Amino acid sequence: LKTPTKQPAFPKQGRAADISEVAKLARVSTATVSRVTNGLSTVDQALAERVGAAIRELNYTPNPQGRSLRSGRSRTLGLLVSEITNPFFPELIQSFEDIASASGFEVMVGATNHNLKLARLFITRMVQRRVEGVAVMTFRDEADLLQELISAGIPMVSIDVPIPGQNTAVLQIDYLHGINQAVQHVADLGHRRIAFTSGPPLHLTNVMRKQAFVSSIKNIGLQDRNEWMFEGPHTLEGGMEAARQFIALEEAPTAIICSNDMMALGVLRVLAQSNISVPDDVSVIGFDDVHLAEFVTPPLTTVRMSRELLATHAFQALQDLKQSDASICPIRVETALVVRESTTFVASGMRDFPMHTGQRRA
Amino acid sequence: LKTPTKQPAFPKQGRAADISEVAKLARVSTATVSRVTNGLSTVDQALAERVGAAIRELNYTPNPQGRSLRSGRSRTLGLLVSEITNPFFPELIQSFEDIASASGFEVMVGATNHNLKLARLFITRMVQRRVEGVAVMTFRDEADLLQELISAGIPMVSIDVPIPGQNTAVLQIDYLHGINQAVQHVADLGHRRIAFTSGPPLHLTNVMRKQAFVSSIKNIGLQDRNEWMFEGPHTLEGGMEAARQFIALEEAPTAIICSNDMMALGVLRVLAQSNISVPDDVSVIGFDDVHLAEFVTPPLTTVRMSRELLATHAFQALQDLKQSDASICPIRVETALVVRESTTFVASGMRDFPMHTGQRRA
DNA sequence: TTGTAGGCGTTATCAA
DNA sequence: TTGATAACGCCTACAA
Repeated sequence: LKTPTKQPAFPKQGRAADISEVAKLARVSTATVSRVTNGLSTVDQALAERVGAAIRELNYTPNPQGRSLRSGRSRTLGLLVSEITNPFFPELIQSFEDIASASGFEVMVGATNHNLKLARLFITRMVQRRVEGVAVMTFRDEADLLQELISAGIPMVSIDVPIPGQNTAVLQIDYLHGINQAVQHVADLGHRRIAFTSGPPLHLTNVMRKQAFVSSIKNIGLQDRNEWMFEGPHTLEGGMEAARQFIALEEAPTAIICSNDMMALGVLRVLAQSNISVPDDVSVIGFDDVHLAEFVTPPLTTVRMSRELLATHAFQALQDLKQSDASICPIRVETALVVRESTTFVASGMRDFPMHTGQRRA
Repeated sequence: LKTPTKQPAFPKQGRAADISEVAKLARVSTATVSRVTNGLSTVDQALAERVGAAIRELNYTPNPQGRSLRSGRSRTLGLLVSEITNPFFPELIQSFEDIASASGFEVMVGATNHNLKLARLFITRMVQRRVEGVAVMTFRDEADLLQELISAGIPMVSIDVPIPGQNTAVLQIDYLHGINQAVQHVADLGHRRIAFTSGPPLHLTNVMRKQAFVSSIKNIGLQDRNEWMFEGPHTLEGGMEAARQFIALEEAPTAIICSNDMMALGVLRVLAQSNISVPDDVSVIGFDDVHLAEFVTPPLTTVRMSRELLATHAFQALQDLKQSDASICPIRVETALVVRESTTFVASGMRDFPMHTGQRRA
């Protein structure tokens, strides 16, 4: 049946079985094998079983390259994250993997490391791999880059910033709720000198977190003060820098709310090495609730932004987009305060006097 | 030239340019375009430039699926890790990515999560994707699973445990050196009651680390004591459990060496909440030196196992294996103590008396 | 319901 | 050195 091959290709040694070997063994056509592997119901029961047996015997799995090349469907989802060294993202990746895997999808992860070239590279790869959707979890505005995905007609979900286009959805995180809870919490504990550290304002998410803080502060009748606002990298180092600036102030804050947990850990570090007790002298609140937050000393009070929720919604949105071609409504994602041990009542006498050195209270 | 297609395939809308469009624009054959994209020198200078111009104009990048399908080379490397939520691995992944990327490779990461089914899934995917090598950084014995890779003739590097087969290399980590330094360090500080926490012995790496400890202890004339040896999960929780057991002892250890940093952080946590001061009452040492180790309180003295080194050697070994088909010599990877602030002199009077509660010393 | 055959995008062989 | 073309493994329109 087959015309003699022109070139022998690469040696058969150790290669996995292909569809035609399965077909031959099951005495059917390749088309029938394909129907079986794709779960099409239009195949006779008896034949299907013969094919199934052959598949098992040869330990056959369809080659995704061939499949994708021919069908245009890759059963792969793209996941773009900012970095992989901030524990928030591995936790998000793991959740997304779990969910996608359960539905038979492979996940292709790209960590942009805040590098546009890298982002472009990953996006190009995703388009080439014909991913069936991309979750853009970068908290960042790579609008122009995403154009490549848009024009390839690939569905996308993003965080905070809606992506213009037909096949897109956006997860809108309710920063205000969690941050407002955080501010209320320390206010209830008597704090009035409340500081906020945020990431670089070039990321919209950081602007939103900061705005949430400012409006929460106003909410309780306070004014945001410039010297109590810090902007810097969303890292341990950034948090350390913030804390150093704060404790050097004439009028130092008695509560510090950080826009992510890594910064909060940096703050804890500097306060500890400066002999300032948390929470007795200063209360500290983080944001994200990474797994680690519960295990530092003191266990960190923080605002939880659930990775599971994020991953679930992102995946679901991608599935929905595949059904209806139109864009779908923004999806709200709640945040909520988790109270642990890094916050307590403001130190007596701290309300009216500058704090220069921390003195321990029982 | 082209015969009319039978079926229209999927709509051209937004699809990336393919090789034939480039060929047409450059007025050459697809073969020539292919030669250019593959950097074959057997192409005329003038033609090559015309092709290059067309490539840029159409923003063409070869489709990896088609390429891989035809050539059997995927320009992809597999990276198998144990988990992604222990910060050690993201740091390793990032290093490997950087190195592989610089040489034009794509990296396919699989986190087995200590789950054989998952490991098998990732391995199958890697074989299907025709990865050109796999770095098995799981610290685990999945020997039987790897058979699939061996029989596919895919080069592999592993850690600690050599993989039988033709195309394999092994990175042998010198646990002894680092752990011996750690033991010496606390011994020099006067500690004699030295405990060790290790991961489950079902991973060979854990057995090796433990052996390194035992032999280091003997080295300074001490005996390992069962009650000062803990075995449990390599996690924060595992470390907490270890610390709880240790401090409940009649004769509690004055120094605790952990076989990874996460456990050490768990130990720090429990000691802190038990009001036992580190390092004044108990010295603690970790293993790995994750980035975070420097930023906890107190900054963790730990044994560094360099991710950069691991990644570099793993990648290099994979490249070497591609050249010479034979297996290559084991590659030694050094470990070394990094002294920070979680270790200090043994508390006076602690040498001979059981420690029940920690009392602070100035 | 099943089989035939063409083509997805690329590279390798062969002939020119 | 260049071009024509078969084939990688698979899916799918169409015919039977």
